[in-house]
Amino acid sequence: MGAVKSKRMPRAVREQQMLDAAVRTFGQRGYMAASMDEIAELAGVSKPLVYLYLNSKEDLFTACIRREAKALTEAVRAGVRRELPADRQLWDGLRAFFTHTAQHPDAWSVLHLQARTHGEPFAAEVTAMREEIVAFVTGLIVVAAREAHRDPDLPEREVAGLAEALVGAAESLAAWANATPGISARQAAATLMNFAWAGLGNLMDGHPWSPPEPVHEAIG
Amino acid sequence: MGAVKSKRMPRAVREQQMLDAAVRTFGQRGYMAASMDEIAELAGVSKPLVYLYLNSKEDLFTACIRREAKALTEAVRAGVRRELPADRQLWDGLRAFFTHTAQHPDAWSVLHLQARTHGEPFAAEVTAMREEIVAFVTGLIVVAAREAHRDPDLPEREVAGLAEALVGAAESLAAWANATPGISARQAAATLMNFAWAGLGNLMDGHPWSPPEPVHEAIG
Amino acid sequence: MGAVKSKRMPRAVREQQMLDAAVRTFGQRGYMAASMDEIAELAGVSKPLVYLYLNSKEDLFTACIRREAKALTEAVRAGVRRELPADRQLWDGLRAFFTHTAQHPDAWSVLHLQARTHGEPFAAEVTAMREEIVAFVTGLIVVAAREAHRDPDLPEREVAGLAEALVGAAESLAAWANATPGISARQAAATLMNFAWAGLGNLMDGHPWSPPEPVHEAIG
Amino acid sequence: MGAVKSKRMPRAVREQQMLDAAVRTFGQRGYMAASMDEIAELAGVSKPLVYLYLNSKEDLFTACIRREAKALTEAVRAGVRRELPADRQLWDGLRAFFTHTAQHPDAWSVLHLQARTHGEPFAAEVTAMREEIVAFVTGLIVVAAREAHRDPDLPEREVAGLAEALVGAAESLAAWANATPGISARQAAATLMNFAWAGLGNLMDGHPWSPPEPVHEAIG
DNA sequence: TATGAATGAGCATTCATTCAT
DNA sequence: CATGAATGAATGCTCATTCAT
Repeated sequence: MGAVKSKRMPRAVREQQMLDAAVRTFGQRGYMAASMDEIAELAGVSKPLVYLYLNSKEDLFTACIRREAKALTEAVRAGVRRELPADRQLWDGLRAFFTHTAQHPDAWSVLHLQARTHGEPFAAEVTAMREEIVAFVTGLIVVAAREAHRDPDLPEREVAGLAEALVGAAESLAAWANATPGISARQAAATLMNFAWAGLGNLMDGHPWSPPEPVHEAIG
Repeated sequence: MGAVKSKRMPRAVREQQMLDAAVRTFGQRGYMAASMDEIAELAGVSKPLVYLYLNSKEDLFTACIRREAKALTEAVRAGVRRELPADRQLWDGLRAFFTHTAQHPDAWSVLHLQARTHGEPFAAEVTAMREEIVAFVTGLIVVAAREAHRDPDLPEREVAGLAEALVGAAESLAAWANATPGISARQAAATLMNFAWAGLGNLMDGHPWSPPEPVHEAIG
Repeated sequence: MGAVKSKRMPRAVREQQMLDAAVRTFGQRGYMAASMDEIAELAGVSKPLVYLYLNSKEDLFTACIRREAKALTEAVRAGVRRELPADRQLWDGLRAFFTHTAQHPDAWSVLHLQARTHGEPFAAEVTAMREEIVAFVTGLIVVAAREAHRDPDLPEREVAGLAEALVGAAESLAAWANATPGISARQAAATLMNFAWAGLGNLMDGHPWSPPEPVHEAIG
Repeated sequence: MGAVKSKRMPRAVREQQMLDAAVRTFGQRGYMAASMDEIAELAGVSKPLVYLYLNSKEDLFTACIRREAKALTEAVRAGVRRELPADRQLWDGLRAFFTHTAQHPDAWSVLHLQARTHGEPFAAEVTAMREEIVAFVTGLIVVAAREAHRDPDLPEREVAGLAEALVGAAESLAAWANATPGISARQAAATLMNFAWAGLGNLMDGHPWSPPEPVHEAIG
């Protein structure tokens, strides 16, 4: 099982095999339940070699997160052309995102679930990636407002919240699409575009939803 | 430390103390890193008593998830009056949701992170709760369409996707609000209402965003 | 082998059994080569119990050193009556020392060899004991000088060196006596008394050995 | 780090570099804590080369002991001229001994601590060296008795014990001098000469210390 | 002569879980 | 109702040692 067992490969190749095995194991078992024994076996090497190349379970996990975060952001970047209109950029980015997460579910589990669930060294690693994406989306929102000749002075915090909500919805939909048979990356992206972009357009038309008077309310 | 140590209490009370300690420990340490020793000590009882009442670590974790899922759904239910208009129901429900997650961060960590991160017995437990909420939101969307006298024949899968996205965005915003100082439950709810409801309204006005022609595209 | 295996003993008793096994194992195998497995088996308990009571290998080793250092100093103290003349005190102390080290060779190995060989936390523990003994001997030398009505103003550093040499010789002889069949504690003590006390007496008679002129010498 | 890395040197030179590194590492870390990795790195060679030249960790350690034992005995031998009087020979030998141990503390640690602490193959190696020195000292004692025209029929075992005590004191003082700032080899040697030689002189003058009657004593 | 690649075996430590009282 | 005493089974990690080149 796993990689075909062949001896004496150059270090770089072996390292990638180990990371493959680790991503798969961490993604399916979870960080803590994954044992170095299992990872080594799946990689087709002995445990000491894993330690020789990757130092510790924590370092191995961090290396997984870094590799997969880079792969995901690069997939999204490669799917977007910055010269197109903002809505098209978002559409292309979302499609690339859902496609990548669908094709690498273990990697997505590592990034979305495992890394967030196990304390600071790891969560921070993913937060960096996420902030990059949120910044990208924030930029698109601002550009869209400008393209629509609308008031570009959207309160900064509000835009941040919107971008956060959009990214959160995307992340959630990725898990949903992975778990629901028959949902393609294209459909997931379309759903989110409908949900979000139309909402934003409406908002910018000057018809935001407004909360009722909070006067007599107990909570919130 | 933890609960005041007092002997001979009725079983029901002791069980709640144990669950309190377990939710706190699971929420802060994570499911696997939490040790039964620590939970027992925090609950102020001996370890065998925890086993006597709650059987195993898995059962204890499941009991935590059930209790907190119930508490959350009841908090949301209590915040909503079904006779009000759909948008008001959503607004009230979101406020109740963000308020509860802000007040019980360990419980939210258990439901949102830990339970999802650790395999099937637990993820299913949370999925049940989530489906209840998604169903509620789906109902609101359908009602809203009817109230707006729009075509009530929105494709079912599309509505499901929208509800999924809304709930995902809410979950994500709950974590964001907990982590970002100065974001109140009210603000989080308003952000999401702006984002979502406005978008939905626009969608139902017959101006959905539509994807470009997929003909020549490689992915998706 | 080792203690008779009997279940459910009070903690204090079990702890002593563990220390017995540990002293024996550390004394014979050495600190690093001794495995916690072997110690636990020799003590007739499972490994987790050893950790429950004694925390770690380092703590266990420290506990051994402390117990045996205390036992040795108390054996020496119990053998000496402070109202007797200095030479008699030294004689009694040496006999008690050699008797104890002969009867507890593993303990002596732990104190004399193992503890000194493995870094600061442990060496310091033994140094404390040793300093107590050196101080005792130093006191005897000073008293002896006074009793002999000799000049009591022996340079302090010189006395310290003499005491150090005496104690070092004793330690070395203890190993020699343990390894040489037919050497009793009594004989070891007599040898050292002859060697040391007589030398000291001569020294105090004003006939110290004096080094040749160092003028043309290359080393030292 | 360590030796400058240069390829293709004659075997004898490389072996000495390895032994240098090994003595330093064994002396500072201890036999078991020293890793072959560290030794190889300090020697500036790859691990397989160490094995090629020195077979195993045990053999390497033995080689260290042999080399350093030889160096020490040769240093002492070179410091002594056999045609001088016995006391002068002892004085010169001690000075050479303390000088050498002070200049090679790692080697002394290997011989005095590490070799003795780790079982039979190694302790025996050091015992051989020690016996040579004890024999030398024994000879000096006998000669001294003859020179003093005293009874040359000292019981053999007694002389052996005296020599043993002298050597043990010297070993102990070497560690003490190394650890106590400001104690020169010369001072250490003088202290021991005062302590020992004077005592022996007194003994041979017919005034040995004699033990009290053992009649009513419990131990020894 | 010299080394990068690789491993079998073992070790300290921890944890969920269960008796006996 | 409640617990002190005890353990089987892993797990992360390291090390001496060897092969193939």
